[in-house]
Amino acid sequence: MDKNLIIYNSLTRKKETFEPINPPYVGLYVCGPTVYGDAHLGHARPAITFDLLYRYLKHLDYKVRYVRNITDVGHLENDADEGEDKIAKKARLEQLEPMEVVEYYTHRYHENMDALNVLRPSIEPKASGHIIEQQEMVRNILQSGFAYEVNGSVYFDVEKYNQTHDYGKLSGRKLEDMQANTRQLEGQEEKKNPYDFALWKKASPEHIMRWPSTWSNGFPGWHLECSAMSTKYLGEQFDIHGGGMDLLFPHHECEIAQSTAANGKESVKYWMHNNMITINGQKMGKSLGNFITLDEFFSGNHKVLDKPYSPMTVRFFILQAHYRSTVDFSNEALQAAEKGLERLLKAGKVLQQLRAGKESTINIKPLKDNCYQAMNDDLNSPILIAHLFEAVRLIHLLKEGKENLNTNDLEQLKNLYHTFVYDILGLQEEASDRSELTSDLIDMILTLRLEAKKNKDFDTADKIRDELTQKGIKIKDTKDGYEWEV
RNA sequence: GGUCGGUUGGCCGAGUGGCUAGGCACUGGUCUGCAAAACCACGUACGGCGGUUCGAAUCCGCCACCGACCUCCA
Repeated sequence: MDKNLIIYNSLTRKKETFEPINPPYVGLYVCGPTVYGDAHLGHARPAITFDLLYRYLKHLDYKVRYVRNITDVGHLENDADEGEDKIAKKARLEQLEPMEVVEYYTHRYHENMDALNVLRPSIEPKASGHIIEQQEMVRNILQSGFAYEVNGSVYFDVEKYNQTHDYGKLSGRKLEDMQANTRQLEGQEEKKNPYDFALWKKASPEHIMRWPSTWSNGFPGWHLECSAMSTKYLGEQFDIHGGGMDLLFPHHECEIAQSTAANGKESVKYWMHNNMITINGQKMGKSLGNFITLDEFFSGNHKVLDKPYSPMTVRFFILQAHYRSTVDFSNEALQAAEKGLERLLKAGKVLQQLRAGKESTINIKPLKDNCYQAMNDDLNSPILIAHLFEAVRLIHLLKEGKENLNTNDLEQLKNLYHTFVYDILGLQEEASDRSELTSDLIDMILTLRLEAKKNKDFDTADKIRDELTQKGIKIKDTKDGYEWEV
């Protein structure tokens, strides 16, 4: 096993050798969803990207604590005084309790992620369950002098922080530029500067989600939850923080500032950001309204979808692009992924049935090295997949007896294939929904058809085939039998 | 406007200063009662214009176009 993992660090904008702060332990924090709507294709990207990372780190024998939060409070609509929590707003519209909305969409999110074979994180903390910790952090930042209180709200003093630290180091921004470019929004009179951000916000009378504090009845600012929860579960310094590129500024920039201000040191060693999924060249996003939910993909129930796409197809589609590239959705691309995936999984089945020969005519080692090399190079899943397709070609040659492997090498190939396809890429066969009785009946019918064929009664044979095909059952004639699938 | 990134063959999508990823589609072939499926074979593409170099799609400059972030966002 080649453990020389290199990852691209957004903070330094370079590929760096991954060295955990405290090996063999690895702390991984990823920004999870805000649960006020169904997950769409865009949400699958970070989930799958960091699932790949999580799986690979575990494969490399690291002891990983993976924390992915659920944001259920604190997203101000527009940072204005009247700013209303997104969760609360949705709740009002549907006449539900805020926590009811949270629970509902959290469950739906879990169902989608399970379908995509995304492993559950070690800890999945909710912001609403960590108000105390967030208040503690606000207190720490106030104490260190990098925040100020106005009318029951507490804001982070960006200018003061920037005098001794570098606000903008992650996003590559300079404070002077931001001064000129920050949008003028309403209700910002309280802040010293427009780019200051809320740590604690006093709740307006109609605001439902609120908690008592020394400053006011209110709620924490959005950026605070990740800082507070990552510190609580991974410590003041931890290894990897991930999330979507769109969170880089301001969210992650603010996290750095908060953690540094509160703890006096940099919290994150490696920042990793996945790129966006686009549709017609544009980012698929909640606010643009051009998103397709995962359920819609799975059911095919959306006007731009030609057909349903299975969770594994979606997963494979995402893995076929490198996580730092944008990936453009299209029916054509999805269908190409669907077929490619099918070939990969079928070859896996063929591999299980291969028998070893006396001597190996091919060397497995380069293939193995290539697979590790691809993953070690900043999780290059598309390259890994390319190598796995080389393995597919090999498997077919072995099946046809054009090449041979001895017992040991064949075992190695099986292990390799299983490890990378199923364990690391997290691909799996789709569950079939047919009952045993149905299977038996189809087998019976096809046995009759086989007899008809033997008697050269092709009319009957074709009739059976046509009718079964109409029912969605694919029949493949083999040398002296048949195969079928729904 | 500021900051950052992208432009690769019919589609998707890697990558690198010289050794033409990969998938899908197309086409041809093998197999088959026929068909389907499988399998095999198959394309020298890198936005435009200059420059550096023995050699650039890969480095540099300019231009064009597209996008992300700057406001909630995965």
